[in-house]
Amino acid sequence: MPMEKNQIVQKALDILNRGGLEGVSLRRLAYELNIKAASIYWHIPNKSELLDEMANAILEKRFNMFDFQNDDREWDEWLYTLAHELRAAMLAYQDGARVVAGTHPDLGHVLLKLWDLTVRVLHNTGFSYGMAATITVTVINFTFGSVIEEQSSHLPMAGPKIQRVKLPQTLKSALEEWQNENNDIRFDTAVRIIINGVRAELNAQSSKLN
Amino acid sequence: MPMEKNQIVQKALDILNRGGLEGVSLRRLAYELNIKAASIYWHIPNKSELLDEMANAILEKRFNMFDFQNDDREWDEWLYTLAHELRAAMLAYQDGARVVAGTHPDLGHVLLKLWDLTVRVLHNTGFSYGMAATITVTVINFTFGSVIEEQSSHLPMAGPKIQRVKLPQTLKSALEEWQNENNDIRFDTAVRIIINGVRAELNAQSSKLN
DNA sequence: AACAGAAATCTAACACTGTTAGACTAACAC
DNA sequence: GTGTTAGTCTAACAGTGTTAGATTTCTGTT
Repeated sequence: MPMEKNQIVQKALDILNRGGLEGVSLRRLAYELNIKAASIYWHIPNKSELLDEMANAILEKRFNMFDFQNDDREWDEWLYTLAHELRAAMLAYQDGARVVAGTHPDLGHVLLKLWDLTVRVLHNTGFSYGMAATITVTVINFTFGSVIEEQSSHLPMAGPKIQRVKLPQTLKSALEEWQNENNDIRFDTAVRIIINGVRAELNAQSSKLN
Repeated sequence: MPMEKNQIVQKALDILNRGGLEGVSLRRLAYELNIKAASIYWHIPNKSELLDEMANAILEKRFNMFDFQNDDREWDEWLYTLAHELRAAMLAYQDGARVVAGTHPDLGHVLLKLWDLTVRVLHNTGFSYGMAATITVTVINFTFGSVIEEQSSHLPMAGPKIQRVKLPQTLKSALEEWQNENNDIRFDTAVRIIINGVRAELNAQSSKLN
């Protein structure tokens, strides 16, 4: 039974979840496939493309039920869904955000389909293509940044060791409240704020037309 | 004349700007300092801390004129300034965003001072500490994500090779408009949208009080 | 001036990494 | 059976961060 590219990618994702991005080396990947590292190069041109495939697989797992051609959500509902689903997809794997955010999307890549759908929805709402693209990237970039931080836990508020360190009073108070809310609520709040900003932009535009 | 930690960090930043993050290896750094790689470990415990120092230096270069204790800007003006200055600081170095975004901020780190000031300003405006922290991270994470993408240029809209590839019609139209505006304008637009979202949140809160 | 101790750098190695060239074997077509 | 292609192998290259331990250079004290 010859090796299939898909098996390699799946095993790589398996390792990713056990050892993080650092753990995904071609030698370890090959070892767990009962193969030597050089053999991987027959299936995949280089590690960068392996990571692209992994990123796509991570997204596909969450977005394969979406009908990108006929989604009939309102723009705000879709932006909300996009942000939350994107986050959920990346959270499903250790270092998932770093993998997805670092990808070079090509045609057929789920990230490009998400891009396309989002721009389409926003343009149908009344935004120019340029503004639609700007808003799309705003939401996606924010989501990338959030989940990368969430998963790497080197923010000042992450971890208990910060307790042992003297902090400015303001930060200390903020951290106390911060630590009471979980990441989901914080992310949700931030997404709603951004969507409200987009709504304000939409209102400003339509009032300009009248 | 013995080596000073500062010289090492400065030389590392120098290499960063010539060869990108990939170019900053301890052996190359040592070579350009007329030293052997192992000697660096006398001054700096490991590469991770070197990157932290680099991140701090990148921010300090831009933020050293700010008076973090007595900044009297309005909340919206400060958020606007924060986003733009943070972006400018990172853009000043090749891969600057990846360096700064990956940092583990400790006390004395400029990033922590920015965090502190921003939370303080927002709290004085009327937000709870928790909400102030959420908004702060929203703006900072968005800025990180934006500049990382801007500097790594592997977005679908970056580079001319995308022209040779068949794209969905919607994306194609968006890309044409997209490419006419430059990164500064797009970033500015996005920041304004986010700030408007925060303003809406502030209005919603104050109307709840009456 | 001589010596002790600390500060700074050295050599040499370890255990990794991605990647390539080229030999080898297994499977299939004619 | 022979030839071709698909798939895997060994062996090596050039690089990485990091450590142990020897060695040099500097500084302050007698």
